[in-house]
Amino acid sequence: MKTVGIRDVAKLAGVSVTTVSHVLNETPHTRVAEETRNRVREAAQRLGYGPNRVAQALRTRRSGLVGLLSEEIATTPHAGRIILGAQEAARAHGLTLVIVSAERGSHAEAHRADVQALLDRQVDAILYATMYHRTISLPPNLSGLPAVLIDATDGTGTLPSVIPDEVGGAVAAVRHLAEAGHRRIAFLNNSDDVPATHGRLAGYRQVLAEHRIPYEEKLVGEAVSEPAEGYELAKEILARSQPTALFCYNDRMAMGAYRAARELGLTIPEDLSIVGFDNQEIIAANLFPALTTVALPHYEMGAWALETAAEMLSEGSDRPAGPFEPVLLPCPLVPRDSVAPPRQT
Amino acid sequence: MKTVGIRDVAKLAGVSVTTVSHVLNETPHTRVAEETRNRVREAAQRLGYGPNRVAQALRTRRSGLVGLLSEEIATTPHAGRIILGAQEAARAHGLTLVIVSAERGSHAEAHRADVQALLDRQVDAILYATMYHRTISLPPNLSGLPAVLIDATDGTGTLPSVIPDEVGGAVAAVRHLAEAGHRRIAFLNNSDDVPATHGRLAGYRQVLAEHRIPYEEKLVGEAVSEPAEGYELAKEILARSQPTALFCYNDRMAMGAYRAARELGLTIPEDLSIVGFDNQEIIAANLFPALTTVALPHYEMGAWALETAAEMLSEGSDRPAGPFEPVLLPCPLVPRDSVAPPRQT
DNA sequence: CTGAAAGCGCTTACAG
DNA sequence: CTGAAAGCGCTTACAG
Repeated sequence: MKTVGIRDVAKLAGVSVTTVSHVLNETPHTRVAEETRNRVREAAQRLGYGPNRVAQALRTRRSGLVGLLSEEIATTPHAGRIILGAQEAARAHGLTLVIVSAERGSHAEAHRADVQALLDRQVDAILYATMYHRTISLPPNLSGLPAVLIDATDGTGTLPSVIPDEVGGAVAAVRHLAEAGHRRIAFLNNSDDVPATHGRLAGYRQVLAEHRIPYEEKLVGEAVSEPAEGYELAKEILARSQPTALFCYNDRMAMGAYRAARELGLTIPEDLSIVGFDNQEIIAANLFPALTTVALPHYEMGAWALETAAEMLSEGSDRPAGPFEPVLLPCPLVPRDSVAPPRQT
Repeated sequence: MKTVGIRDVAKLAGVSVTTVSHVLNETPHTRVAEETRNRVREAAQRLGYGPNRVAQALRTRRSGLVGLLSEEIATTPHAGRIILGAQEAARAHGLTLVIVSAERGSHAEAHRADVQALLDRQVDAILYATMYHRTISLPPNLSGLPAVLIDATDGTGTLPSVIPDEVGGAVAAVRHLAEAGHRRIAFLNNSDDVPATHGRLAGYRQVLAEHRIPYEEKLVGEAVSEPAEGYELAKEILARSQPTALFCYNDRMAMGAYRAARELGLTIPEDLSIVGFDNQEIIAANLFPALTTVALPHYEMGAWALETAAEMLSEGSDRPAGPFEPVLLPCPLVPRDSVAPPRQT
């Protein structure tokens, strides 16, 4: 199975490899007779010639590869959306994604090795994605080439980074509730010290302020962000402070809240409105009634990161200086069926 | 930012590049003085030298890249598990995964182009994954190199392929129910004409036969494999034939069945046992009570495919002839809390 | 308008 | 035990 090379095309077209290269690459500022061009194109076509990208890469020092280093690929559907976004943007730029999922539970040193492997492959840029929004410290060898952080920021702003607008998402969720007429809106927050916890709380308070609703401590609680804990917390808050609506840190906690409501004989949304966060389709769309929630822009972050890297690549070798402010991508409300006006009191 | 090459290492160690290459690659049958070896290794270390894989690929005609072509990456968490399995196996073999997700809704011709892109990249092998178990026809240019099908078979057995053992999974599920003492076991099947539909039904019937339980048509129904339709179908079957247990085509239908049971005042598992299929963690683990189900071996299929490709690569260039029988990977039962013995009648 | 030649960074017979 | 040299398949000044 001899593979066809540029020489074969040249021979068939009766021209030099130089010429073949010029016409196939449409090198600017190169005059080649139209007739010659056609002969070359036909020959290439006939032979099914595709340039060897490896050879091209060696020669041009551009591999057209961009590495996506992900902490724990695909344990979560979210990772998939990031990959898809990056992948489709890559396709549009003629780039190819190389995926590396970091060893589980590994830290700085292991990541250094993963980055090195990508570097040895001559990737043109690296995208570095974490599993959930947080602040990280960078592998030291991530500095010779364009690199972009996804769903993460390093404290120092060394690299461009893109994260969800947690505050804005929470604002959209709570405002949706407030505009439906709710004033007793509980917030079932996550108990982890991550940016989303603080951001979503900030959004919640902001909307309260907007609507001149006093902030009440007994309407706010924290728990592990899973269904079982969401269930317990919802029961507790429902019992102690009679909210008419629940804003849940995520869809999984909302799932628990559904159960709590059911047990208390509360019908959603007539007796209790609920809004989640994350838009995990499989939960949100399938709960009954379907859960109104807020989407995390994973696809968009993947695409944004790739676009940004591509831009840095085309801007030539001088890497923009930074420091970079993290870019916030909107978390849009996804209305479904779990919100209604409160019952008349 | 001059990158360090083999020449720099040679210079620093005071040897030829030939020697550097030999010691770093540990070329067999090559005698190099231990002292020289050490000098070379130290020099490489000091310079932080990593061989340029692109140059190596060009020279050796082995890129160490394997392409994973997936129909619609990451729309489903399943795709992620396949990627992860392939990725971790790739790492173990010193291979790197290149991911391409086929354009949405595209068919034969578009896939040809995707394969071609991978070929131009000089990938050593291609893994071709579909989104759910089914029979496909192959892009014609997938024949020059080792290729493996994941979650799919081509009718003709041209390529090695790996698929879930649907029958075995259904057998495990229904047997679990039968062994708990159930004899009136309903089956909520999918209405699509895909291998899983037939395989799971076959498994269901097989266990019935094993346990000398007559097959009753009114215990079996078909619907779209989503929660809403699962709900309707469950209500219908529950009403018309009083089963003590439900075997659901997938977890999403089981989700609907939970709701139906609830509305009919049936407690799971005391009044009604339910087993699902797919083990979509986010559903199965989080329903209440947690759903006993059957896992699809996505991770394992990804890993198996990569291993198989790696094997074909190391066996030299003569591609095994085939025809290949699809390899069935087991679908293990994942017991949770939705199964109990039937109530005494 | 077209082509000969150097060279990207490696590996690998081959010679010594 | 070690090294000089060819060549993988391209691109790109440069010359004509």
